[in-house]
Amino acid sequence: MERYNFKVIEKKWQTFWEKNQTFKASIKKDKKKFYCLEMFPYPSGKIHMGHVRNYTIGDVLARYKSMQGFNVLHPMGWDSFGMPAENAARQNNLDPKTWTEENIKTMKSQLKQLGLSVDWNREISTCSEDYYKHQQSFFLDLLDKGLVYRKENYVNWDPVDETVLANEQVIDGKGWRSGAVVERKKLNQWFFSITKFSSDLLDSLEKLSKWPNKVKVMQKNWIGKSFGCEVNFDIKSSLPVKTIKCFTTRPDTLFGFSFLALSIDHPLSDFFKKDVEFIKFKNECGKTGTTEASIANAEKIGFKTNIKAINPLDVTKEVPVYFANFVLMDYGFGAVFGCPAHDQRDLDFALKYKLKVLPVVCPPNEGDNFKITKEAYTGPGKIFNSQFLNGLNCPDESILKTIEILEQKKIGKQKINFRLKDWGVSRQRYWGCPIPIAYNNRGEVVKIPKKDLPVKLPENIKLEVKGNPLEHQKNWKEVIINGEKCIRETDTLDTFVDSSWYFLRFCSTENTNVGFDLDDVKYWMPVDQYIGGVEHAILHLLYSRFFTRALGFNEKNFINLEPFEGLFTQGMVCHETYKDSKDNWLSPDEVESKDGKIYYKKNDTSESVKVGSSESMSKSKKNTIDPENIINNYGADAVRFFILSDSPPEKDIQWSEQGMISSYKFVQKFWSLHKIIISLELKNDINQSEDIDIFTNQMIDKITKNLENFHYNVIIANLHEIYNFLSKNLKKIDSKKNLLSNYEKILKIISPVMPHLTNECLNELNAKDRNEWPKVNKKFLKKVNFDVVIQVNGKKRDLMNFNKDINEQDLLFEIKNNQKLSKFLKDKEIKKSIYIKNKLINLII
RNA sequence: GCCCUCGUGGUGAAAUUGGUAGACACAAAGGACUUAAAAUCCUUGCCGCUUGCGGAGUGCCAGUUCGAGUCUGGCCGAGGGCACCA
Repeated sequence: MERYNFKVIEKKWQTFWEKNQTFKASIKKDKKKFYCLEMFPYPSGKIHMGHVRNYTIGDVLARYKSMQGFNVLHPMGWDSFGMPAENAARQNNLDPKTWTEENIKTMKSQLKQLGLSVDWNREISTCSEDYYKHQQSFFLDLLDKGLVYRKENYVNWDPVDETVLANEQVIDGKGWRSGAVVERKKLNQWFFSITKFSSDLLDSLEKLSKWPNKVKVMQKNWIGKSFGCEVNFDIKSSLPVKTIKCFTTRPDTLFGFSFLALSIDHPLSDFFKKDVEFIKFKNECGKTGTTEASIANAEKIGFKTNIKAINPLDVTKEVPVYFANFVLMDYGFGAVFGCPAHDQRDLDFALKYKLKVLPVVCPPNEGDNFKITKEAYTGPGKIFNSQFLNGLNCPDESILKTIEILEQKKIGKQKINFRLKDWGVSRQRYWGCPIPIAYNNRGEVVKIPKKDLPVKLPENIKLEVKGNPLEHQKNWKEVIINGEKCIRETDTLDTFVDSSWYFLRFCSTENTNVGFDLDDVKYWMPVDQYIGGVEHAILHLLYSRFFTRALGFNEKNFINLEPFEGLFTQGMVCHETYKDSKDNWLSPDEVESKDGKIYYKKNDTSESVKVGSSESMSKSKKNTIDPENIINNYGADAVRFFILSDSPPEKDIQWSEQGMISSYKFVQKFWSLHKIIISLELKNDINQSEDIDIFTNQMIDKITKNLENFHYNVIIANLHEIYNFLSKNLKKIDSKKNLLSNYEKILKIISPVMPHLTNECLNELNAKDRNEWPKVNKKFLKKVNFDVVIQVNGKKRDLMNFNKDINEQDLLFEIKNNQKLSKFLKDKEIKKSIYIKNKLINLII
């Protein structure tokens, strides 16, 4: 039997698709569009299994939708700005552009080997001028709309490398490369006003019915809406300041007020700039690590001032004002009123500094002598110890009532606060989109005129300088705008900006004049199905949602502001981890399995290997499998088949060599079966049995439903069932004509998963309309006979086959004659029977 | 600490609105073919008597129901997100 030569056949079809421009997308107004998008890759060098999984899932969907008659847009591009290029270039002494372009070349050819139905005419790369010139133009538009501004903000500063570090580059408070203790430094930076859209970004989540709930919850928490009020506290001090403003969600606990705490960056701190003790305290605060754990476990410390704050609801009461390390400047007003009895954090602080703890909410089962010791009470109850607030139900009634009183007295105002902060987009890096701004000698911001865009990144730069390489480009920095000498902004844009609108660019790649054409975008947008990793659940997706809103802000004629109609987040690809006796990681290539044990291959077999848990593939743990090797050994169809099998696409999948081999065998088995089917000689041309029609139509029905619901692992099981059915029942089939017409439909429903194999088979069948999804013939879904489950007292006792319209009386008659059931029913009266038509009957005795 | 999700064989997992639990595969054991191996095919899968049949069984404990993997309440365990957010 001829073996299936995937190398030849896969290449053949990939060439065919390319020549025929099979996947080229263009606007067809009479057809329903379907925009299928997977998150575009960062060109890091080679594709990894995560890419294979992501793009296979998307490709199956794109091919299926196309067969269903949708006009499909399925593009691909490169998220090609970013730090890894700068680091790699520095290491290998070449420039980021060359490094990036080489990687793109490699990865593109690898992706093509997977047989993706991508329209490569629309390929984009965010590091190309053709792309980022539009981004610079958008930046200026947003600046004109008042959605971009500049302010001072803290950054992680590495004093040795003289560079700004991203949070993930700070490890235990030290720079990842230099090991120097990271400092907080204030820099002027550009910000996008994402908080202007806080409410809308939050409320619109409800409309995203095709998004995973998990992602919506994460975004909701990230935006972090809280309802409360702002309160003005009068203060007594020698300073020229009369009041301090606080935000609180619990104004009803104001009578438990025992201190007021300020952030060390609060404007009032200016008056303490020369206070030695305060400087000491501030340094102490700076020492707290930046890791999440260290922040959470950090001790609460304060610096007591001689300022007193007056309780606005009882002006006879004064409390001390502190600076405290746990108060954040960028939330609320950088000042909190402390009520230790009903807030754990405030209680910790109060206990340390021996401040008064007065409970004002009495829990349901407690009396007036209720006391707080070590745990704050945050539950419901009745207000007490609070003069005119006493007796109010907490929290519903008491909070609203207190806000009302504060508003009447003009000392407070209802307020909704968001946790979301404005998006800082300045990066002190070379390999990013230049910000189209310069500064004149008066320090004023000057916009680069649009006609002068793009502001190109200078080439042939020296990377091995300290700090941002652009700072050292004298020729590039100096620019004359409107006859005035200016210095360019040397910061570049966060790469999340690049990915916040690339889905719009894909709609109009042929138009070089504008970032996107409104007509194109109106046809293709929104993305019907977006597919990618859950690690982008918050930032990338939120920024993209913001960016479409920002672009549409104050525009009369724009698209729907939600860019992604449907979202699917796929799981990771995992593999077992291995270590040798010295705890060095070993790659799967370096080990082999013998008699159920795993050994280090290169050594004699006496050295066994420590097998660790299965974890997401990563270079650091060496548990990666190179997709290119796998494609070369088994072919793209087998890889696609395997990566979809076993686990549902939203869950993590275990890579298994065994599973991969079995997928490869499936391709081979199927090819052999195909050869048998097409060479089968059947005399009858009249159909005797409808078994194959019934089976085929059931499968079309099942696979269609499974495709619609992303149950791709079940589809693989369905494909196994198809093979099993055909190979077992071939002998029983009498009509070749009928066999082939069913077989053709079967090949079509397999084709999204294994496009090369099925196209070759369909070709040998001379099938017409290869790109048409078969319709279910409902006639064959209607069963005439049913297996009815016979239960006695809810327990299954037998299966009996009946005609579909049998009535309950006849059914009971048959049951009584059933020998097998007689032992359960003998001498017993059937008190009741529940009959679910064509399914089940439950007899109660 | 708060929020979310999930617990089904040795493993990955299936299972319309509550209606045959374990589809489909991986691994294992036994068998067939073979001089042998590989490949292929078949059988088995928890407990009891052992053709067959009966019992238990979807993390644990209750509840609703003729009937619960599925619904409700409580508990235990795992994973993920946020993290001094006032």
